[in-house]
Amino acid sequence: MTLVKQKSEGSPELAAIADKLHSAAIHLVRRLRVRDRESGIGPAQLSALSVLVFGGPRSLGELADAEQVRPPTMSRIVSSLERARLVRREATEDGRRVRLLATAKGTKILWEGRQRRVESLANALALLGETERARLAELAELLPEIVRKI
Amino acid sequence: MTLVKQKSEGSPELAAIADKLHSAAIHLVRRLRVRDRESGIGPAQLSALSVLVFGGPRSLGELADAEQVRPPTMSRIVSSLERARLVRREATEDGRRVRLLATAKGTKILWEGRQRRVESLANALALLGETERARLAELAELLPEIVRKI
DNA sequence: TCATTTAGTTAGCATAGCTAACTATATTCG
DNA sequence: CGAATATAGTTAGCTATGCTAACTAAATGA
Repeated sequence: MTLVKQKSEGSPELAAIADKLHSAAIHLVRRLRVRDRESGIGPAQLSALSVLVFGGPRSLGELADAEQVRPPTMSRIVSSLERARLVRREATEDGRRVRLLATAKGTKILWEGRQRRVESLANALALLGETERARLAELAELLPEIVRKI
Repeated sequence: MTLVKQKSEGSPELAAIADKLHSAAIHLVRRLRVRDRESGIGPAQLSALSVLVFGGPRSLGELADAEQVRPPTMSRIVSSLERARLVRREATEDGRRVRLLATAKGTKILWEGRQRRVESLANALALLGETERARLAELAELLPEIVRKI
């Protein structure tokens, strides 16, 4: 009953923005997953690997934080990546911590996936006007900031 | 070798846009999943349910298409939703098809989740300037179109 | 030194993706 | 009309990814 009228707090269209963003994000991830599957490596592994490739080496806990998953989840993801020789574990001064690094093979695989993604997105972007494409570029910058703040 | 220099087709920054969008989408979904977990229903179920609530009744195959998953996957998702009394199956003239409808309970749960999401996003948006918030609203409109075109 | 804290792993469970193979209903065509 | 084909969903079985609880090992600190 009161559902549709929900204008109580903040902007009235906030809910619609949240819905659309959420839904679009889900579907974007699913679309690109189709191409990512060609890499033969799962989406969580690919995402974790990209943090190491573009963000540099870090510990398991830091990687888990970056990926917003719990340590046991990241532990298993890293094990899979290590088994596939895409990531290497290194000991650190602090005997509890490990340093995780992308291998050359891991970096290569990630770049190949990136190219497939660009290929897919390029078709979509080609259908947009120059203005919209520019706006999309701005928004691609904006979105990570928002995500960080949630 | 040719990886880094890849400027051959389209805009040079296309790859960066694709990366940021993809990464932001993944992380946005993960952030909001934390709140969605409070509903006690999985993300795939929630997403499928939202199609029925906001998009109206449809067949299992149509729902699978909308959600970009295979029929067996959707079959199981719907079974879970049905068991939880959030979705109802109805027979149609075509004996092979089923019509799927959100129940009142399903609709209620979805709106509650929507409110939690808004609550989370509202905090993030409150930290943004008016200009950025407006730009985000644009993105929320633009993104689904792009996703549809991929 | 010995208790506590911190980092990561192991075990076990649930959800969600997939393909292959099946059932049941509709449709098409000889 | 009746057999072959096509379409819609389900079932079975695999993998990947989330989680919590409980563990090991190393560092810290009182």
